[in-house]
Amino acid sequence: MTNNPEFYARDVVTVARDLIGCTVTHGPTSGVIVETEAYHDTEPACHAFVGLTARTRVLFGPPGRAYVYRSYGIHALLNAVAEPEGTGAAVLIRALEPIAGLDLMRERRGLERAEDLCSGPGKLTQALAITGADDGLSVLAAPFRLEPPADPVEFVVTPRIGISKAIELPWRYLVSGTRWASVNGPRQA
DNA sequence: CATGGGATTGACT
DNA sequence: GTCAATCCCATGC
Repeated sequence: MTNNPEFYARDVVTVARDLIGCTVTHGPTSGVIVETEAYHDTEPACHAFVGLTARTRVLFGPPGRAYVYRSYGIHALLNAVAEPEGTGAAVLIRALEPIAGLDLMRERRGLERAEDLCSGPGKLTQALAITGADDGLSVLAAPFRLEPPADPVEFVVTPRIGISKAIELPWRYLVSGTRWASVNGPRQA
């Protein structure tokens, strides 16, 4: 399951699908994953497309680690590294339904509405206090924890959003009808 | 060594 | 709907 490296060693698109509905925890805050995207070194939207560099070494490393990078110089984005070591692939966690530490999230975000706390990849890292310091850490051990859903979760598939290359690939997953997903880009279903 | 471009967000017109 | 903020890193001279 999600606490076994083998879970992450599989095909990255499958991992992205199976992470839907899982609970991710970082310190005292946690939420249910409602939106993910897969990235793989064989397609140009993936950072690992350029090959092994200082920036991408975590992506090519062992599965089950966190790949955290800074976007637009402002926001940290959280990924779970997938596929065997040597393949550069990861699942971007794009949105959560917050379930624990809501008041701490509100304090960190400077907002009150629960729907605004984790409804975007840059928002959830701020709410869970995930930074570049978490880059390369295992998601199987503290301060991280990942747990599978109690019951199967219905989801839909769409193209990825916010990118300019390989925009045709249907590698974005989200919980059907969720109100917790990021609101940018194409409609949910 | 200089430069350009983001897997985004929030404030403003 | 439009746009600035802000910085790391990959690329090219």
